[in-house]
Amino acid sequence: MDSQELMVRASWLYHVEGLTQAQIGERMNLTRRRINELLAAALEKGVVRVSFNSPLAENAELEARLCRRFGLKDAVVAPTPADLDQMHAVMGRAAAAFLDRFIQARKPRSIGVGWGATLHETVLQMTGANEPEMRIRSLMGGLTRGSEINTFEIVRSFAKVLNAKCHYFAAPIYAGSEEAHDLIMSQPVFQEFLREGSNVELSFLSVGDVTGRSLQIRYGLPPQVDIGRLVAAGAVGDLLGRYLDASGQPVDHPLNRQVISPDIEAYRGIPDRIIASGGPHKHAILLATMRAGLATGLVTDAESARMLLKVGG
Amino acid sequence: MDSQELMVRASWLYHVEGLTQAQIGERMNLTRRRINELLAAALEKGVVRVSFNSPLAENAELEARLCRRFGLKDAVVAPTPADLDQMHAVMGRAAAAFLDRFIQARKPRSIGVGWGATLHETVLQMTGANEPEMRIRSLMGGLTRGSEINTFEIVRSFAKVLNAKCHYFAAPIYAGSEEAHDLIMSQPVFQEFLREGSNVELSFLSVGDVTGRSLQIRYGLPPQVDIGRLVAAGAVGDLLGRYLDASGQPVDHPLNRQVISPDIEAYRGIPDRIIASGGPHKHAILLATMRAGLATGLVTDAESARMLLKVGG
DNA sequence: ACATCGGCGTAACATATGTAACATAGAGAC
DNA sequence: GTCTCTATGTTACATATGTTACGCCGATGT
Repeated sequence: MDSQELMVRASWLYHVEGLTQAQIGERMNLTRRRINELLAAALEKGVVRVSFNSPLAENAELEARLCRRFGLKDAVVAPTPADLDQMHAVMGRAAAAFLDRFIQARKPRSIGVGWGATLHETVLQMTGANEPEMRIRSLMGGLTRGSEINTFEIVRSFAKVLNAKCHYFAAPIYAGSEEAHDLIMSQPVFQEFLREGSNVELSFLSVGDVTGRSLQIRYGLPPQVDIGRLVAAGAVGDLLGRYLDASGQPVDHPLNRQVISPDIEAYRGIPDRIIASGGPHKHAILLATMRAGLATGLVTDAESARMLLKVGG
Repeated sequence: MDSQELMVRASWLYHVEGLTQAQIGERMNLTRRRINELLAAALEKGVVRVSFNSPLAENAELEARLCRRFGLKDAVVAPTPADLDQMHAVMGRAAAAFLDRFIQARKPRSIGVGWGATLHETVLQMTGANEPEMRIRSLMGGLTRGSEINTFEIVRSFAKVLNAKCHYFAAPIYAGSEEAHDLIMSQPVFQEFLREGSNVELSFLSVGDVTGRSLQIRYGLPPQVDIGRLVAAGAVGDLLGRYLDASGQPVDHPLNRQVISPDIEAYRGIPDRIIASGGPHKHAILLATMRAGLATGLVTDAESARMLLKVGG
């Protein structure tokens, strides 16, 4: 086709000279329609192409692919830090920027949060807002043993930075036994809380792994739990204290019958479910949650994103 | 600025994913306005850039620069052929495509043409049209001595390919003497013809050089003319049989007082004045015509274009 | 010679884009 | 504290863009 030359000329005038399609048509004695076609053809045939000159471009690509692959509404991929100790800070910054915009634009009436190092960093990095009518709810009970990062502290921090109402979940994460769990859960106050909890418009959690790096493992579990048996049952990590297998299903283990938090179906009822976690030890549980479609939004690091795209689906 | 990341993300969604700015704003929780700015900034800051993957791109650039530098309305730059013998064919093809579009779109009522190898090739390559009301006029007299390419043949070929009316210029190019010139020019028929000639809406000429390669030099000049004296007078080539110096002014030489064609001022009165010439031996005269602003449109080859841009202005 | 078909121009339209005018809120200066 | 100042959101509008429907014309095949 001779139009190669026309495509190049039209594209040059359009992209470099900044003329309008109508002006180009005038100058080249062609109709605007024709120019429009030529420009589209030039792009399609690769005569002109848009190239990205930023390392961030790859992250943007990963985000788009994550959205497509796992049906996400939102995805944020931050650069994987060379020093993995920075991971929480990186995740925090990325998640904070995302949440700031999300909250600013969508003004959810209520937000449910989990806990962990990532959430701690996130709330530190948030710009915040002034939303006195907004409710921040913990979606999990509190730690009974100490940690420098406590669930109560997290939810309070969120409420403070957003100047919003703060709703603690006045219960332990795990009941001492299955019977105690059923008893606690039957309390009207918890019934309502769990119903309300899963009524939030937005949830923001991280997932936990099953290694000693996990705060949940170190401080959240009842003292007598044998991690080995948890792993043997197929657990690859937890979401809201509930331990999941590689397919994202709760494993058959007493802990899952003692956990006091919205069950998976209730959780799925939350319209926007953001999960923010990064780093290699989170790979298995991230993959599980993605496969099970538990999140509508993901904040993670580039390496994890690549893993998800390579393995998952 | 932290917006680097936002720019990349927005640009990716726009250019690669093909989302609309409004959709991106929705997805990133930003206003459409902001996205618009981000995209513009990304382009400006070079975060994304449009690159051309065609050797023709450089020609398009040369065209744009020629237009700017010399105030042209139209410029066509064809690739310089490796074999310079192909130059006329290349020029012809480029000029033919240009003229086809020009005539098709603008329907000039009358076109004035010169002569030469380039015009010969041009008319051969034209698709043509069917414009019975269009008048093709020769802007120069005819050759008195033979050439395989004759002015009369050129104008007739144009008229034929356009199915238009054909108006020959029934005179020699040069009168035998200055007195004869004045006498001829005073004839009512020529007076009218010259007036009409410069009344054409479009002129299509090539320029001539002052070497033996020029058909004008070989066949057009009266026998006794000494090329050396022409050159000594400063001539670098001719336009419509009028020899010009490096600044585009007619040289002081008897030939210029014998030539029978519209004078420079009359020529300038033509709204669209296309000059088509390429190859190194045309450089000097091309530069002269460009400097003097004699053309509104130029068809040339890449090498010549580069020369004009490097030297001229 | 005639019918058919694809390419292109024309016109009209719905959408998308760029921009201006104004409002608002947060950051920094005094 | 109050101020301005800048950056951004809001709204509205003028342009530009992409797309559709339709008709002309020349090319092609029978």
